[in-house]
Amino acid sequence: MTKKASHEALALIHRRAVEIIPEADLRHKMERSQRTGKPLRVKLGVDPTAPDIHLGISIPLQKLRDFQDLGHTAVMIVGDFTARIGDPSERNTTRPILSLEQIERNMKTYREQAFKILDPDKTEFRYNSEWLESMSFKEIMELTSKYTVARMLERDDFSVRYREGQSITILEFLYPLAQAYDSVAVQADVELGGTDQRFNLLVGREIQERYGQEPQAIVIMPLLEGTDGVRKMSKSYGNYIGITEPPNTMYGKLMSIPDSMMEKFVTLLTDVHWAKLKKLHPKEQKSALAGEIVKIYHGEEAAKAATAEFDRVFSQGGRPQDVPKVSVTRSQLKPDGTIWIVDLLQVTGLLRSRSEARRIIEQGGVELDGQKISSAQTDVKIKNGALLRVGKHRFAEIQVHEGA
RNA sequence: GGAGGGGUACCGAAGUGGCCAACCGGGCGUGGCUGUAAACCACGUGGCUUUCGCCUUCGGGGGUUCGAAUCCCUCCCCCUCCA
Repeated sequence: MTKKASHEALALIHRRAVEIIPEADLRHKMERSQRTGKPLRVKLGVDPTAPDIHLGISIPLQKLRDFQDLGHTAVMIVGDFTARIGDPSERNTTRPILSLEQIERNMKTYREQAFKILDPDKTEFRYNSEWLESMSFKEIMELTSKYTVARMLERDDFSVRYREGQSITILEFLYPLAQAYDSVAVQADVELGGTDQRFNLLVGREIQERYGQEPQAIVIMPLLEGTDGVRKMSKSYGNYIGITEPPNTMYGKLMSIPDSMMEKFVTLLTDVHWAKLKKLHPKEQKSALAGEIVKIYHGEEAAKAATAEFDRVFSQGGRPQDVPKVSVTRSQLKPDGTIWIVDLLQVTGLLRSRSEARRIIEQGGVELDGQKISSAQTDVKIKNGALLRVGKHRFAEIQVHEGA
């Protein structure tokens, strides 16, 4: 590779990265790989509890893809061993401890989704139980001897909790060490992670050195907030946009992000230049973003369709195209062909309880064929194909079936 | 081993014998305004009941009482300090 080419390669890695630690190490590794033809092993940890890949996770995955495009190997570390122990950091979360079967199932989905971004031929999936499970206590003690309490307490959340007299278990100290040991086990050259992983990634470097390996370089990627614009995107917060969600859903969710998040979404998730979009009306900016992202995951056609659908349904109050169908059997109707609206919302499964149905009706949130239902004491006449709407987003088409 | 502090609805957090289905804040939902943005306003946020009203809820179980989230017993769990 020429000097210019290697400079470009480095620039590609730099793109969207928050920080590279240390820059010189990465450059050196990349140059050497180029000379020797030996690909770098680029590690990324995977949480096997969350099988759905969302736009937040797509950012480091995309970075892995950059590495792959330069000829390197992505090494995905599935934390199956740690997942079967539980999460120490968030003590309020009673995260279920996963069984092997569940992990396997999750990972199957995960792989399928990940390969929408990654190149399967340059991707290794490794389970950390492979090396952690069989460690003897002796080996664990050796590992723990390679890091000090003082260094551990440098981690921000540890230092805060320590200072405030809150408890920190020894187990929690073991987690960064286990993760670091993963780097040793797979001989990582580079590790990727979000800004919240900074400390753990650094421990990896140090532990590798203690085991006589060349320390990994670290590429830190930004964390993306969810549709609420406040908390980081995560399935458990319900603020995520999954990369395999249907185009219309994806588009709709993107349209509802706060304006203040626009620049971040555009620059982190698309190749569109923010400077160009910036001049447009905020609504136009957002639909450009939404269209662009749908295009990435579902293609041009789907993006156009989603845009048209959105405008038709929400800007012009039209009827959506693909409405889930719910069925009502003739026997659930009264002899005169009507049904109590509260019952209807129940049998169609649109609302969980009758109390909730009553509430939302009283609040004016229910429409049948464009007619607002104003009272919970209403019987409605149903015709086949009638459109039931709850709130702004929930639609269902009613199909009347004969039958007992 | 000893001392003390806690466990309340999705989260945080009041309540310490009746006025508590439980203050307040956040989140979420519905409506309004809009660009399905933000901000703001209103209402709602256990279940059943087609208006009355009824039933279950305050870590688990038992008890005292006309009546308990609130008092007593017991069990479980969490946290802090001393050793």
